[in-house]
Amino acid sequence: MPPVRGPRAARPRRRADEIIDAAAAVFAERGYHGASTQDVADHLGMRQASLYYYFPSKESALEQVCLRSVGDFLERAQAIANGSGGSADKLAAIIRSHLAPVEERGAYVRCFLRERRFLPRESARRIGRVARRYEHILQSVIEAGIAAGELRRDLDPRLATLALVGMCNAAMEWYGREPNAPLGLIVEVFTGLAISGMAVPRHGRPRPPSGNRATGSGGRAGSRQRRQSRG
Amino acid sequence: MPPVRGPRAARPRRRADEIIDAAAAVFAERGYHGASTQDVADHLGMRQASLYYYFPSKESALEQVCLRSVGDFLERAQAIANGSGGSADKLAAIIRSHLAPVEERGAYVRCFLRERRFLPRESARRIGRVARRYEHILQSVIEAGIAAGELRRDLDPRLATLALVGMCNAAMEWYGREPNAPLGLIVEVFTGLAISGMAVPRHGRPRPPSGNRATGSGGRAGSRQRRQSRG
DNA sequence: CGAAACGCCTATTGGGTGATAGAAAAAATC
DNA sequence: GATTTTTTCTATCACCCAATAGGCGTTTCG
Repeated sequence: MPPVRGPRAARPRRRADEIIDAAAAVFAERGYHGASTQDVADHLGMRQASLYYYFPSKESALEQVCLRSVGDFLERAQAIANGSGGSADKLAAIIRSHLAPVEERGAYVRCFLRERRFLPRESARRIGRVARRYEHILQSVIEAGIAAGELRRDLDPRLATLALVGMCNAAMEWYGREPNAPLGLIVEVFTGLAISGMAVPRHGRPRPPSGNRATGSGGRAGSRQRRQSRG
Repeated sequence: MPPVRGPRAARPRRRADEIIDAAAAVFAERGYHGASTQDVADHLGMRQASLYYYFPSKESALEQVCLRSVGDFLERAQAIANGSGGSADKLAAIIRSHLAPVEERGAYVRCFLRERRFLPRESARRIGRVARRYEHILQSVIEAGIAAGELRRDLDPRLATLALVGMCNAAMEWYGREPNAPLGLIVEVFTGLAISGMAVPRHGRPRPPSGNRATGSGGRAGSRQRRQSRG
């Protein structure tokens, strides 16, 4: 039994992270119930029983994965919501921020989306609260946009929020499998869809969100690009 | 080994359907790997081993569930695509048609969405082809709309398709858990979002799809309704 | 009636699974 | 270099699960 640690708790971070990374990867690929602790161990090149030095149960491993997957989603969304700018710009920034982790943290996010429901009651509720708070931030942005006259008055804020989140989360599933769909383009298309929809505007041209360089990750050389889908 | 059946193959349908219904319900609730054949048997009030009179393996049960879940998705979408009317109306009809099964066939659809990836290679590929054909129908409608000048020229048809499908599929997950979200309202909001987006149009007012009474299920008394979300 | 097929049962098995106990190796600390 | 702490190992267990074998009552139908 490890004795009390120093005040700042400089506990071993490195290896424990690798363990959880492996769990996230394996759970994301085979599903929580479809993956065995043996699979996780194989992925790390170690023995199955050794895993239990890092977590007390398979469930707690999933819990840690889900906890890390929410990461700084909330903070980033809140920062965007608090910032200045129009509703359209904020929505665009949130979409970009929402999709950003798909590259580096894809396994974590997929675990969160698909496996979180297998968590025990307690932690499921805790995780659920975070998710609901995130949705509420997004919903507030939409409601503010309606109040400011920038978004349609007949829009249902709650359902619009769920639609937007659902659209983005769906992208987490097919991102990587879908050819000719770099992250920047997805963000661009989703933003255009959420703001302007598919239809040709009645007058004038559809306005793109004015300034969109929040994360600055995507290339975005040209304003937009046409692609000739499958070869 | 049962000998050749009569010409019309009047094989026992009723009970076999109940078995697959139960499998769909249990798989949808606990996940394919999280559900045991014992769970399915319990749900039916019969013994675990008796299930194997109806299917040769758990996997094949999942396969049957997924096969039935695609149901007449394709046909209905194709009929809408072939029909006359503007792109907006077709998209609205497809959204309604896509969401329709969530009430009666919810378990099947959720199984298809979440568990299909656990199918063996062969059947996964077959199911995947159906899904891809469905998406292609939707994509064709969008492409035709662009060609006709009804949808934005800078729209990426493939990504728009995935976005729309993803948005609708996400609704399958939270439908029923979400209060104040009857199917009719969801369809209305999603349609408005897909066609016009969230933003206030620059001139004129956002046009709703002209004639929208395909299934006639939803109330839709007033043209639109404002709701004071949570009580 | 009597044979065949149907629908479900009991009993069982072989293998995989999460988890524990305790020793041994490896690293850190003094 | 000895002691302590960290990390991984071997060995094992109790349990659950998918699937098989074969029997028994019931229905179908010539």
